[in-house]
Amino acid sequence: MNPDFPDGGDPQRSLERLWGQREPGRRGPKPRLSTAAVVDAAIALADAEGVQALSMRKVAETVGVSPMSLYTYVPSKAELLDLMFDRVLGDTADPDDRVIGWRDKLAFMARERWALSERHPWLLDLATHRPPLGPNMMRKAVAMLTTVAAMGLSPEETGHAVDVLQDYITGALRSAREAREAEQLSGLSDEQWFSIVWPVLEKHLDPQHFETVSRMSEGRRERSRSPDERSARFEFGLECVLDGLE
Amino acid sequence: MNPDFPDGGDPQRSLERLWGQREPGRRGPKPRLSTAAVVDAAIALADAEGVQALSMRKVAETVGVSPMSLYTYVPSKAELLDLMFDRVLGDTADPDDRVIGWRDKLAFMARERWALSERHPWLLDLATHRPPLGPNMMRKAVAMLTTVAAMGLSPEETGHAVDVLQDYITGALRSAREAREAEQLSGLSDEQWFSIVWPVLEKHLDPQHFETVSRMSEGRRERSRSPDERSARFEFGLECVLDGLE
DNA sequence: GGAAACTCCGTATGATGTAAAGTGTTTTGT
DNA sequence: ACAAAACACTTTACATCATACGGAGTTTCC
Repeated sequence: MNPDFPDGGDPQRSLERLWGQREPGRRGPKPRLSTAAVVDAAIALADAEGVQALSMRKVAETVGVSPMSLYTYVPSKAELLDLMFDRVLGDTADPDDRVIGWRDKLAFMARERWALSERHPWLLDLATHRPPLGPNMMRKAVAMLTTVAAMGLSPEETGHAVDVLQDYITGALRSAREAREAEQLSGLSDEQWFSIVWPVLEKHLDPQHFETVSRMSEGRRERSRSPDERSARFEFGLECVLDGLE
Repeated sequence: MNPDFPDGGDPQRSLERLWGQREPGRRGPKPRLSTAAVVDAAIALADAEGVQALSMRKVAETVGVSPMSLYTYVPSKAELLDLMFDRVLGDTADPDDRVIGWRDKLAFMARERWALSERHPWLLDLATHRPPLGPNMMRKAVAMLTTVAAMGLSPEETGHAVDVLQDYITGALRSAREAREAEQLSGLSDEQWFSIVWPVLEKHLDPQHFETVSRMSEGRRERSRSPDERSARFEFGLECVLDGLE
């Protein structure tokens, strides 16, 4: 699966699971675990190793049961991901009453989303076009929509505006994550990487573009030096998009 | 692998492979294939089934050799992806001389990127932070950079501007792809999906938000009805970001 | 006529999600 | 008190993945 699509059977049942509390189920042995415990363990694992390293076997091991036992708490991996998604969305704040004006509200939400992505980078790997409509997801969606609606645009424009903002945000989050991960996985800073790559590039490059490219590369190295730099970039882009909406 | 990181050994060798032509290698049996043939087959497969379904085994099968024989032409799957990447980037046009002004040029490049993504959706699954610096990639990067540089911003702002634009573009491309794929994989239009989901949602929703949500959902259904609608959305967002840059 | 360089392949390893079928435990209905 | 139903949990099994390793067959160079 690339981004993980739900495709896990009946959408109605999935929704019930997202909102509903487990009806007890009287007979049989007491469950050793709860769905929540499984979800929490899965979140911890995904935080640590990413969603591509998240396997049912590993989750099972950390909670101390056999792999197949998980399926008593969760019908499939896809639905487990849905539950993780909505669970984690609950960890973001909504703009409090001291934030007024659509612009500040949107900026607030965007920053919350940024922070969330630093805590749970794997969120970006989950599909959001038809998201799991759990309680937390709905709260966020409603908040965003009412804020943008207050800008006084036509219904069509309102929808577009939400999309632009969200598309920029996810794009920026993803590139920031990529930058972080490239450093961690390779053990090389961008500077080091470039100093390896440059001599080889030099040989093949149209001399006319030498200066442009070397300027570009310097800029890039400078920009991604620190996490603070990265979030400053995000702020710049955010203001830019908000300007555009205005 | 989530997005596929290169991590495939020596970055220098990889670069040589991207630029260099195969030095013939005199002895031994004539190769039955060429690297280009392998790359082309892989691209065709990725176009058809996505990058997550692209396996060395399948590539081998379509070109008619055993899986391990591929490693004669390509040192690893990661490097195969690099080659696919640069190959496919060559299929986009640069703005011709009739396009003048940074704004139109950037819009042109953005639209080319959009079209490219429709032909090869899997491009979005490849990491671009430290991209495979092949000839085509370099051409695109130089074009983008010189255009933005002509806007007369400070070096720092220039870099930021490139990033905002690119982050928006990738975000938008990705959400458009997700919308397309959700329809294809589920066999349900957004409208149908929503009509399944809504009754369940209704039960759990704070009545205060009923109207907001149903308005939102109508908007969303309307917007994603057709491919044309999707590209119109993209245009709107693009103009918006360009406005912001201005 | 070697020997070196090269292409190509069979096998093996340790992952993955989850279907199928079985074992044991608790509650319900009588 | 006791059988049956419902449930928790486990073992085994399957197909699929990238690629390490070692070998077999082929062509060219000295």
